[in-house]
Amino acid sequence: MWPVTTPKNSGRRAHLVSLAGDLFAEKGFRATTVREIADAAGILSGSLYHHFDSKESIGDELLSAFLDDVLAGYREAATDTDPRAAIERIVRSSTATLSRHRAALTMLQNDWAYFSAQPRFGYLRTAMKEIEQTWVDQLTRGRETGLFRADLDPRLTYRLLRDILWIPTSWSQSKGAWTNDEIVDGLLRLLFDGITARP
Amino acid sequence: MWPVTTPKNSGRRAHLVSLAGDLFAEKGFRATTVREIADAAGILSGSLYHHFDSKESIGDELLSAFLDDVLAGYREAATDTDPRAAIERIVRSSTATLSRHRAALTMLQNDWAYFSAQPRFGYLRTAMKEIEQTWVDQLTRGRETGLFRADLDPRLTYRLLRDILWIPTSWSQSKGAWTNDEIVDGLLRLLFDGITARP
DNA sequence: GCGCGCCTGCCAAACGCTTGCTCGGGCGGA
DNA sequence: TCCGCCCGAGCAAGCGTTTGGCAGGCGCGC
Repeated sequence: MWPVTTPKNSGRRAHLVSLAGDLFAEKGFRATTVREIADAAGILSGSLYHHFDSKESIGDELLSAFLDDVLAGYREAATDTDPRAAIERIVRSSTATLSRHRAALTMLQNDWAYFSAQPRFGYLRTAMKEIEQTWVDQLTRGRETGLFRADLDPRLTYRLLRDILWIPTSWSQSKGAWTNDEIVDGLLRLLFDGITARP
Repeated sequence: MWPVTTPKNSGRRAHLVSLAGDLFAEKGFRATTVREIADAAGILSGSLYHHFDSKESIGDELLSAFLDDVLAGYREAATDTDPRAAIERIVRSSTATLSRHRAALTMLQNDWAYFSAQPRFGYLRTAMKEIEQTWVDQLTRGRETGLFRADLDPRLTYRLLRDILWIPTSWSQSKGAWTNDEIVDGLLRLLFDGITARP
């Protein structure tokens, strides 16, 4: 099937994907039109189809690159034998990865239903399952070794934490009020210790 | 100007708003078409304009009702003199309100940029400011009275917490794995104490 | 109690516009 | 001469919205 148009290793193509990603990150995938992407590149909308066979191909490229990156970080973090250290590595890895893939995150947040319903994007569900399993494993291990609270619900905690991690990326550049490090430190502190003062 | 079409106190109109809200909650505001709303009501798309002068009017009705509800809960919660109790009341009030207005939340999450850019929806920014102020006030009070950690950043913590609260509503009915009470209890526990076990 | 006007609720058929996408052709560098 | 890259023009489909009209019920004057 490939290359229908331009080979994937074209520099021009990668540049266009990057431009489209900026727009997707701001407005979401469906809300961004191919004409806007073309305008950003200084060409006409029809000319985009010399490089991609559809708008979804651009989204596919961004999403698959993102998930590959996320999973690589998770797999490495999961090698740590200490659950607390593993979770901290997962958090820091996630934050770093997300800041590199703001477009993909916005797409997943806004148009998850749209993508996950299509067979083409079936890898989204697969990847999500692995992400969940990684979290649940570490949380369960930490609970069983007495490191975490005994009444901790690993799956519920994962669901909360995963979505929490995705949040700061949305406002990472709107106001430069906090640096990435400040955010992740504040988050880790909240996660491990809560907001209550300890004597 | 009003009533251009049907009076606001019409029962039929309220029913249509409710139907549209269900669709908005699932697909977002912009992704839902007036034809889909009409189909759900068993009428033609044009007939909707006998009740509303635009699609945005339906959104307006849902959003303003939501924010009125949220602010009422926050104002009542803020009367508590104990910061920890006030925050717990804010959290519980938010959870209850959000479960009653899933459509509005989805609309704000997916199409915030779209709405907040329009003068018609200027009250969104106003309400958000009051919400932020309520959170920051309570967090600051708690920190100054030694109840919360001295190194707590009220604004950063607010930004995290506000978005965290909005999360569970998104998956409140996808899987009935947890009840609303379980979620809010888990959230409060996480918020106050973190995940670490205490001797 | 009957006709009349009015109101609510909806239909049928479009309108102007935007969407993602197609296709033949041209241009410049290798 | 080829090939990567783009133009110019346009298509079908879908979008929110408008318009004119019709059916039925309710109240009011006579």
